[in-house]
Amino acid sequence: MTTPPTSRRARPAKAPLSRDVIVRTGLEILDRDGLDALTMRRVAKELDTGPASLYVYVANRDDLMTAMLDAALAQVPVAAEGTWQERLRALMAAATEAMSRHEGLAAVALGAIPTGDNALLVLDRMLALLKEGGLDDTTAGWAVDLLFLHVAAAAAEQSVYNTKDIGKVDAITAADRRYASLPADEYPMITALRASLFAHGDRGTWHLNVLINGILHTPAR
Amino acid sequence: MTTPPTSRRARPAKAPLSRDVIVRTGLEILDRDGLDALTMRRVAKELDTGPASLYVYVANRDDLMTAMLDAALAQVPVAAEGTWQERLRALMAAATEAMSRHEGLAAVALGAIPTGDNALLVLDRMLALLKEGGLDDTTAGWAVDLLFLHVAAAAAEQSVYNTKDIGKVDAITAADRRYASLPADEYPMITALRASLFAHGDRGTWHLNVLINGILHTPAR
DNA sequence: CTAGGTAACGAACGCTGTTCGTGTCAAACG
DNA sequence: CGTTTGACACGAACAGCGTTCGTTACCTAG
Repeated sequence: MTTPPTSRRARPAKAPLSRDVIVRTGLEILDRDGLDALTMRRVAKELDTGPASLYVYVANRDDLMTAMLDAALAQVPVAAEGTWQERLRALMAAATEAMSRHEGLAAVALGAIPTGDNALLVLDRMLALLKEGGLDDTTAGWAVDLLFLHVAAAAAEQSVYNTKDIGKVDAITAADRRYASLPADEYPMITALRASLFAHGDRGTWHLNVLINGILHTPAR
Repeated sequence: MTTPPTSRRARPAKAPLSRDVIVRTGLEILDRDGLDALTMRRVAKELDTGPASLYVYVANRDDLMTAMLDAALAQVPVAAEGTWQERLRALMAAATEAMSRHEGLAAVALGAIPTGDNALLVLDRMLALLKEGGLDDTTAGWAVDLLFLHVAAAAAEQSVYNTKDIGKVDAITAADRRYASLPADEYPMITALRASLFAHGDRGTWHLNVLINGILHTPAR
């Protein structure tokens, strides 16, 4: 009936919708305004359309976030040089970084066996490095499970500090104060070791070393 | 103006609201009907009241879930006998079990340094066991970080299978089929080791052993 | 120039978390 | 015994959400 104010033909060359631009737009919104801002309506508005239009390319919000996760994992670079352990550490650190940079994406990875193209590429490289380290097939298979789980978990933890309004330092000092006010009779170890609990240092790298050393010292079966 | 159909005095002795009954009701709903059903309105209805009434005892939905997490962690028993390693494994398995039994609670734990009373009790017992194992303070402090992270992550992964309509076996066979259809040139290791990736066995216990062995073989600094 | 198939859309449904102002009751006080 | 008080509970409403439905506008093939 009523013609729209500007006919679609006259519009300034709107980029056509596609799964890719939707995913990219989602990542932009996530990075700029956080997880709460990542709504279907918001993505649609950014693309100058209505929410309904997105559902041609994306099954639902979860599907969108899964796709966004895999897009983020495409950024993980291939570690080039060093021993297999060094390259494995670099790979895991990079994967953690890539996932933690976008709030909420790591949580998606924790909820499902990875099946995205780029997630599987990371997994494949992990397996190659473990085999290079001389592990047998079963141990290597179980190890990637553990390593991927740790990467996702570390990223989930990191992303909270990366994105929340509150900084990491604030959160730590707040926790430190909480621990300091605990009754020593109910929480003797925390009270005694409080200084060590919050001792600074590169925990992330130490965690990776623990995992690698543990895997090497724990044959499956 | 209009008198309500039954005056409040005449009602059949409605149990008074309190933070505790709200948290307990929340856990019941979560266990019975899943995370999506855990809405403020649903909790209120279960308690025969309106949503607004809950906000006297609970700051918001996140606050409720945090309280629910700590309530769930109260169920973690104290391991009695065995070596320190056996007791540590039992403690971690129990904590994982407690968190994974209630969908979505593990995700809460991943998002914050634990400060709940019962979470701290678990943490305190972990520390005691690590010290019993002869670790120095710094290593023990960093180790609880890693162990708690793993517990939360393992619980988050578990809870998906525990609660989703889809069973764990279904998810695995689906992933297996996906892996089987991968191009061997792009994913050589996954293709070659697919059988080992899905080999059954007690991965959970192996993971715990890896962590413990790794911690023992990786002094901080 | 017309027909057809598909991508895009506007509007709506049934929810959600949270807030505000009002009502109601039991206990404390004069 | 009558009144005041203050805390708790509640109804209603707001703004927003994910998702679906039926219709429209468009490009392409005939």
